[in-house]
Amino acid sequence: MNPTTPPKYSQLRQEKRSQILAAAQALFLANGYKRTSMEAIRAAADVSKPTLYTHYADKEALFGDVVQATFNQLGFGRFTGAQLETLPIQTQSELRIVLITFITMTMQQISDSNYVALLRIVIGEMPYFPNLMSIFRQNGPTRGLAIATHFFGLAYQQGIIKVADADLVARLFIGPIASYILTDGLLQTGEPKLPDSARIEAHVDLFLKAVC
Amino acid sequence: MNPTTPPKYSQLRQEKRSQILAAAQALFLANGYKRTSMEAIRAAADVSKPTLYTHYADKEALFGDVVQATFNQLGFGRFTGAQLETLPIQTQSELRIVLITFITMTMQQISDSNYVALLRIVIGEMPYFPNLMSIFRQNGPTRGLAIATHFFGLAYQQGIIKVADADLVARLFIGPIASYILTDGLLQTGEPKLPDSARIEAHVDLFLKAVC
DNA sequence: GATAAACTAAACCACATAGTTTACTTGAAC
DNA sequence: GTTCAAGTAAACTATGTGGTTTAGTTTATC
Repeated sequence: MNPTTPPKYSQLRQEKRSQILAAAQALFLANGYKRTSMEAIRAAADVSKPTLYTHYADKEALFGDVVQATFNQLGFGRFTGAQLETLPIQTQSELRIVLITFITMTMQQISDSNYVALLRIVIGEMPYFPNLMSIFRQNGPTRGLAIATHFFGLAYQQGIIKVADADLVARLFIGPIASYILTDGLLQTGEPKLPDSARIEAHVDLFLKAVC
Repeated sequence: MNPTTPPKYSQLRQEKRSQILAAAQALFLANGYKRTSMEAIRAAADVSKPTLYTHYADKEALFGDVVQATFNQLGFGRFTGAQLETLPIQTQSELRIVLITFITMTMQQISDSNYVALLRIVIGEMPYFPNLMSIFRQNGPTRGLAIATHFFGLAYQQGIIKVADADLVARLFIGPIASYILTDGLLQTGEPKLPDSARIEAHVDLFLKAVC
């Protein structure tokens, strides 16, 4: 037999595992860590307790997996990074397009309720789960800022922008996005009211006026 | 007797109440809502349980009072509002000074660990305490944004800045501050590394270049 | 049909927690 | 010295929770 053939037994096992993960994700994101009981997850996953605990050693382990999985679903690192990292910008009008695209896609992410819920729970639980911090540094807004800084450093070297301090420029650019995350995402519970494309363009133009 | 003389009995009672509030504040801010037990608060306040419960009907009531009291201690609405609302700006150099002062003071607030702790806990618990939202709208960054919007609207009418869309301008100005709150306050657990005065001035100058 | 991997139901353990009740003490006011 | 507001200690109730154990069941593989 092909050695890469998966064992048949583990097929059911994988199913159960994903049931658990899906149930845990829904409950954790909706109710937070402390308000979610393992019993509730067990019931929602339609699984027995021993099964639950053969898959995850304890509640913390399951929570950690949920955070990581939600990150992957939301596709953080992928597009946020690739977008600004790989594109070779030559002209100012090219730059303008890329920045508009970047903000537009980021805003779509913010309008995903799972995104806000994840951000909320991570911020709230970070003091009690130190490893959340490292996960977030590699995926979240902090990473976005780092990438933007790198990007604007290059843009300066190529003479597209005229301000040398890349971190300063990056914060000016990222800042308004952060303000939307704060005021319209984290600091209210309803659906966020996000800027339309005209406002996004206006923001980019204002930004370009400052740095070019 | 003078009718405004406080009853002697209530003196002790007020002392106990402030002990409770102080203990609850320390514990809630350090450990969050769910991780703080009424028993721990009772012990830290050096008070008996019946006393605790004559002052506050339940845990939620005590928590609400702690949030409000912490807000008042941090002096949110006061300086944030007054600063930008009352100052009559005539020239661009006056504007520059005011903006620098505003950012500097806001950064000092952010460097207060109680500020970050309060923001963190409010963001985390907001879905489960709807009234937190209204408290925050009247005090937190949301209010700051509203005031800044109003301020820049006036500045435009007076011809000091040249961009009419006040919300856009306000977000460009507030944005970098929000980015510091997010990346250096909420999304890490250590002491925040905040910009020095030179960087603040650089930011304001960049901002002024965009809007003037 | 026997084996063994996987799951199930359900009871169980130990502990924590919000809030209450009971019985008792302190101390100012008159 | 009696009264009464205020507090205390400590036991108690009811419930929830993380995690384990026991004993039995399903199901693919041989």
